[in-house]
Amino acid sequence: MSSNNVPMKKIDQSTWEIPVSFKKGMRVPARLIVTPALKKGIEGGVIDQITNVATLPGIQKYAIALPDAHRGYGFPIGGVAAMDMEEGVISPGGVGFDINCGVRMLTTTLEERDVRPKIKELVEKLFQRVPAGVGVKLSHDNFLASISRSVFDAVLENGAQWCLENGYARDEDVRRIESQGKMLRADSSKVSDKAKSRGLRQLGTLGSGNHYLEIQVIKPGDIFDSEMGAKFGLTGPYQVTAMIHCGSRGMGHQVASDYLRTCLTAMRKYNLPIIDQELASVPITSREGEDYFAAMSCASNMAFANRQIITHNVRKVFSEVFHKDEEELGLNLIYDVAHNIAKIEEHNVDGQKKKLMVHRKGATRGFPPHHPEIPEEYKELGQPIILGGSMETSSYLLTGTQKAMEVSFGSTAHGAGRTMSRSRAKKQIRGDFLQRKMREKGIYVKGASMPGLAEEAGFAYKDIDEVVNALKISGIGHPIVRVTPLGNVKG
DNA sequence: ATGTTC
Repeated sequence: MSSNNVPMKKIDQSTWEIPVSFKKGMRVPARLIVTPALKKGIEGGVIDQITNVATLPGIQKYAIALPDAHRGYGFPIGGVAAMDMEEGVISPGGVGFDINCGVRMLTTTLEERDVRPKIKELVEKLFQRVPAGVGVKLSHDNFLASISRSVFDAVLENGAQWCLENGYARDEDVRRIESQGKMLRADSSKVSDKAKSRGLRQLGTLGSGNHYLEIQVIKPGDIFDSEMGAKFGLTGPYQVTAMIHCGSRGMGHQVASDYLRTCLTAMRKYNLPIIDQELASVPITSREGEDYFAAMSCASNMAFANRQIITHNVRKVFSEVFHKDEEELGLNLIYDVAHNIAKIEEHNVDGQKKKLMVHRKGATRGFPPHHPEIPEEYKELGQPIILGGSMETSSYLLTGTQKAMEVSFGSTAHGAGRTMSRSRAKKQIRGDFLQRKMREKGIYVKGASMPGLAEEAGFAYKDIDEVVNALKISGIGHPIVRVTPLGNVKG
């Protein structure tokens, strides 16, 4: 199916709606939030998937595809679905395999002229200190490689707060992580031994695919709201920033695999129709639903801790390379967002406040100013939203809006979104050629694998500026700054 | 995304 011949009603200049009459079983309409240019690029698979999502029990208002949407496992990546807590279902496919994949952004006191001459040394040292690549584990000489299973259970239940108690975080870091880096319903007894075994030696590792650690610069003209930017510690053009993008590694992947199977079996018991096996889901209030949420929360906490430990090591490497104290270099956390997660939140539905299970898959929470879940220092600003772009283009910091609360359950895009499969990208460019081309352009990239690098070429992604344009037009994100890569450690 | 086909 192509998206061209799908009946869509234009709701406003950036919103199109597919009615419930489109597919048997749809309980709510599906909505696309896109610009005309992005709408043309939406794959038919996204339409199939988002209208499948609209059939799930308990879904509220509409199933949403964001401007970076592309085909995923069951649900599209760049999708939001909010379910009623009593009548609704929870779906592992609505979270994704990489549970709590997310991104965080740090400011520095350095400028481009300080970093350019040392970018090679910096990237090479970061590559040594932050293990990257498929299946990568910590080496045995790393203290964290030797933690016991019971300590790991504490990490799973306490997330980034474990990091704070154990010397891997500054006080303010934890405040500036979604959910303070700790999902409260995490219960490590709901995580299989196999999942724990896979995660035990992966705390502080980057992983592979589109995961990266990037050193960036603000180019002149790329600060869109300097007053708000200043409050996030953005001082002006040429300032250097850093981003860390990764998730819960093999541990989250195993939790997702375990519970997809559990849910599929349980669906027969609960007499739930199976429209697509990849959409396996169970009642939120069922034992299986509660267990999945508890295990997903553990994987989320592992990912928060993972990004925190990487941050700790990034600060150390910067200090060594620039021969300055960490504090002098700033390296302050702006914020850490989760973009593959399900959360219990309160939203307005038909004028009533309701608790919902909000699935965000390849979607970022973006709460407005004064929302109770925003750190005190950002109350007037709204929640920071971080959009990681491709390694060849740029990334963005935005803030959450009241409009997003009204139209997308306080959600917005998560990045550029792929336009082509990994295999297709690999056929079009070689990793070594891309690496050389990028270094000539002034982006010092170092990847764990050359084919892996080729899969992440800029042309394999949508135009992030256009994605941000869609967020601006629809009002579900307020742009603060664009950052351009200087160096990148690629998983 | 992922010990990339348990």
